Amino acid sequence: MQLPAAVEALSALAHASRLAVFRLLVRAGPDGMAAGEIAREIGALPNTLSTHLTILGNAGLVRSRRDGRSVIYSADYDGMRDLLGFLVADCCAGRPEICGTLGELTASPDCCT
Amino acid sequence: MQLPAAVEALSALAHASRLAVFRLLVRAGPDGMAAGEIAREIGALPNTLSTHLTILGNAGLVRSRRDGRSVIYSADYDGMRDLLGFLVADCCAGRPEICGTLGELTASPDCCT
DNA sequence: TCGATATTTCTGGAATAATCGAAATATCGA
DNA sequence: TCGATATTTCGATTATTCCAGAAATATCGA
Repeated sequence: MQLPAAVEALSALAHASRLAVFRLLVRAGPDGMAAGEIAREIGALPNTLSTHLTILGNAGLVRSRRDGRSVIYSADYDGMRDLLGFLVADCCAGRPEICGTLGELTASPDCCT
Repeated sequence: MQLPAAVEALSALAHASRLAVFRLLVRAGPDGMAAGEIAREIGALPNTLSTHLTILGNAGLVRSRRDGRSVIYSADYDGMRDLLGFLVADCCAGRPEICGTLGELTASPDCCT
């Protein structure tokens, strides 16, 4: 991931509604949720939410697929990994000992091991 | 970390110059760099950069200390860990098996282990 | 104290982003 | 095909962010 792409992804997440949507989709898992369902859950108008979802999609953080009349959105775990990897790799580059505490981030025994 | 604080941190990083500054400081390590040195490295005017540094500081991503005429800025590793932790914890909540690939993020043998 | 260096604060205008109503598109079931 | 449901696109207004010049503040050395 390059800096401009990282800025785009961070910009996409730097908004209360969009971050809430992203977290919701991350929790929803690969099955995802319909756009309307997300709108209801978040409390946003469908057209506004559609804009947000497009932004998240362009940033590579969510994917979409059509299912009948609905469009199902789901978190893009690869995109998320790229973004976090960019930040963490940056952190540890050259001197792993500096960011020791960051190691505990995902090294917790019940998550991502 | 709560959602508003996460949005503030993500907003702070969602800017090409600020993200570049943050990466620079992360690489610089705990010793940090003087504001003027950062400005030169990034290619920004001192006053503009000062604004950026204030934004990063308010977001909890950098710290500052005065050293004579200079102000030394350094990355706030705790703040960074909080932000990444918020995102990763969110990712893995409840179903660790979903984000398996994210585990490789910081589990690489030469970093943060 | 005075001048030089380093950084910050203040200000205003320009660029960008957010939001909503209305209209358009896509799909389904009858 | 037609009406209903689901979502997106368009257009315009409002709000926010970005940036640089000018001035203010802080520190040091002479």
